[in-house]
Amino acid sequence: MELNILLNEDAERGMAQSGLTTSRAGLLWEVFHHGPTTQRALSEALKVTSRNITGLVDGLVATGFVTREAHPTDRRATLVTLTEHGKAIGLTMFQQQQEFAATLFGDFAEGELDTLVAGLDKILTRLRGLAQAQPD
Amino acid sequence: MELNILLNEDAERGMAQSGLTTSRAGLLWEVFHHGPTTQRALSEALKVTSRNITGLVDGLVATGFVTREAHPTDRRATLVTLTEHGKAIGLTMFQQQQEFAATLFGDFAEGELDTLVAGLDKILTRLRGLAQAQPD
DNA sequence: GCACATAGTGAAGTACATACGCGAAATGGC
DNA sequence: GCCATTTCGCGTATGTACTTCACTATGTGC
Repeated sequence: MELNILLNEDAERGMAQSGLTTSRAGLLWEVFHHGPTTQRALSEALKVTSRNITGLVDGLVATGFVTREAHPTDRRATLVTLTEHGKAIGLTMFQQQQEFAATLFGDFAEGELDTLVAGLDKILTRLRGLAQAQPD
Repeated sequence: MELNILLNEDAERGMAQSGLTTSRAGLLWEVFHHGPTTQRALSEALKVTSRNITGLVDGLVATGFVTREAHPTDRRATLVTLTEHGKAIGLTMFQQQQEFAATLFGDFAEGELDTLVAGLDKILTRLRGLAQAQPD
């Protein structure tokens, strides 16, 4: 169960290197994968209030990772868009993740890895069930 | 990799029920396992600054989970000690954890579980190695 | 055109965590 | 015993993440 803690710590270490915090990195990650996104959509994706997204985006704008662009059809909304720097960081994060996974799972035998993944999958499924059973 | 996130969320749900936050629960958990502890020791165990421990303990004192007792030999130090309520909550947390584990791993075949644990252990070991290689 | 929902923000408040600095108490050398 | 140094907990100030409530500006249904 403590694997969890170490995984998180490692993730944070990675973020800190780029001058990002966990939350801001999460937001950047989301935009990296989905392209320009409204703050509303982000608040749902990250499961925090939209007000909070405003603050996170403020921070990322101030540090030059993203910009706020006008939405083409909805004048209320803004599209959070990656700057070149933001894109570069997103790519770096992606590569580091790949590398990281490779390090962790690298020398597993094929069948071994399969069993492991199957087991984790089983747990994941059950967890999702629990999460749904008591939605807060 | 997303298993991680769900695990954390579930943990927080559990905490929230008892009127605790993650950090405070972590502190309580530590005191529950190690008995009366100086704030200094807690700051090392939880890997946060001692100043922060002061704040967390303040909160737990205010809500009646712990008390500050005088250290028998060192008059500078205080011993963070569980109240009856604190002990009860600690025990509840422990039981819930057992229950939770049972739900997750309950119907695994014996050998299956062994392989899974072995695999996770392997990963854990490697993670610890990485963590040590770049100590922040 | 008006009621109503939606997108983002201002204000205020909580929790967590940090750094710096302080006073009180322990500790070690002499 | 006395002074220098270290250690323990806390005050102050700062920053980030997060929430709720209230508000403006804009889109939408009928």
